[in-house]
Amino acid sequence: MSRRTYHHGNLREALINAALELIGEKGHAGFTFADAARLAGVSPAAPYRHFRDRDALMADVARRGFEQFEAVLTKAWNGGAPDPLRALRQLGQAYLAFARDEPAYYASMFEAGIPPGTDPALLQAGDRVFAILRQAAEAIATKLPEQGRPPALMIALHIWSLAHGIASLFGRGDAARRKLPMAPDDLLEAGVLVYLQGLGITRPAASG
Amino acid sequence: MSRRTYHHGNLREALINAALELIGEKGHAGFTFADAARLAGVSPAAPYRHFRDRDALMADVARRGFEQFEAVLTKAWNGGAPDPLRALRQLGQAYLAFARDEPAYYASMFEAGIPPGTDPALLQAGDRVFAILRQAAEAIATKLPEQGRPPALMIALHIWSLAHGIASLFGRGDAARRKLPMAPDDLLEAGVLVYLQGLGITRPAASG
DNA sequence: TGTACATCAGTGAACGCGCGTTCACTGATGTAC
DNA sequence: TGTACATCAGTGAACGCGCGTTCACTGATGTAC
Repeated sequence: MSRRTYHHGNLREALINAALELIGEKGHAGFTFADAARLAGVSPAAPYRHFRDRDALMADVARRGFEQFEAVLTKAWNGGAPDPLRALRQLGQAYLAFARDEPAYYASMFEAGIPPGTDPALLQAGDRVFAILRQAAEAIATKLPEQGRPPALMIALHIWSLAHGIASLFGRGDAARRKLPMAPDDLLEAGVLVYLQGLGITRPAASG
Repeated sequence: MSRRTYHHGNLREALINAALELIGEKGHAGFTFADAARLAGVSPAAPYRHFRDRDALMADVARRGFEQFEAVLTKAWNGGAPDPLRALRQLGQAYLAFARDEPAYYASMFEAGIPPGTDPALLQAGDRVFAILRQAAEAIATKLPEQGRPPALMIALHIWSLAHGIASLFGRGDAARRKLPMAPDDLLEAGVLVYLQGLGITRPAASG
């Protein structure tokens, strides 16, 4: 990270990347504003031009995490193609892949203790992620007999909770991961299949 | 917390309580060794008689958390009485109640980023908690037709993940809780019922 | 029951360190004419 | 195309603060005889 010009060019980005790297190394508690400045190759006063304080930087990291998560999940869901069940499976895999590959983002989004209501933009970014899960649940719900069908919202919450539980207990890419005698993907997929069967959706023929 | 004697009497306990109080207030990142000493009414050097450093104190808090969690869950499961399904429901409620009422413990156990392998006693305490869930899953599994029955271990992991997901997203007793249009208890119970139905266990008559 | 002594669990002063934050400043960039 | 000027995004020195940690110490407790 060498610098030729007096002006950094894109310090805001660089600080966010520095934060991610430090969070990845030492956990979300283990990075300081000064650390981030140092890693970005800049004086300790410089970050104040871009963020009010450390918390503001953290909130921005979390916001970006949600945005990237949204992009990844949207792509995986793929508008429900080729069919909702396959798309849901893709969605689940993408969820866990993100938690595994981006533990710094995932931790900042869900474990840094940032009250979601702090920043409207943060709240909105989080809501957009949930909207994808909700959309998937809607698509699944329409396949159920109308009477006795649980609300799609609840289905979405169940699936999210299961995925998040698995990700945060067993699927993280950092040191706090718990050992598991199977792949997190398989655990999630099996759980969702049982759950869907409970809703009355018959298991599709195994494939790919 | 006034003190009459020169010797504190039970500083170890007092430090753990202080840590819990501080974690509850400011999150698991927001307490220091010195803070804990101050709150316990003792000089900053005193804690060193009882804990190697801050991390050792944190690990001990987490260990105690697991122990208390174990006690609470054991009582709720009640040996599977009066029947496994009702006992499981009690277990789920106790799980969420603990996360809600003891957010400081819960956070130290699952979100403080303490690698579970650090301390053998910590690992063991965590394993004992899981053993209860596993035992419950065994009891449920025996009610299933033998062929095609998924391993009890997997059932236990599904239920744990769902409960943990709900607890950590919606059920915590601190500021990072997300809003939910229903009670976390109800969300968990509904999810478990659908899941059990997917396993082939028919919904018991509503009661209590 | 009393005394001497060892051990234990605390004190309080001291230290080095790095963090957060501020300030007047300055080099670089953009723009008006 | 060149010049003057405003604005922006950084510097670097300085500060107060509280943390972690150490040290020789001391008051309290337990025990041997």
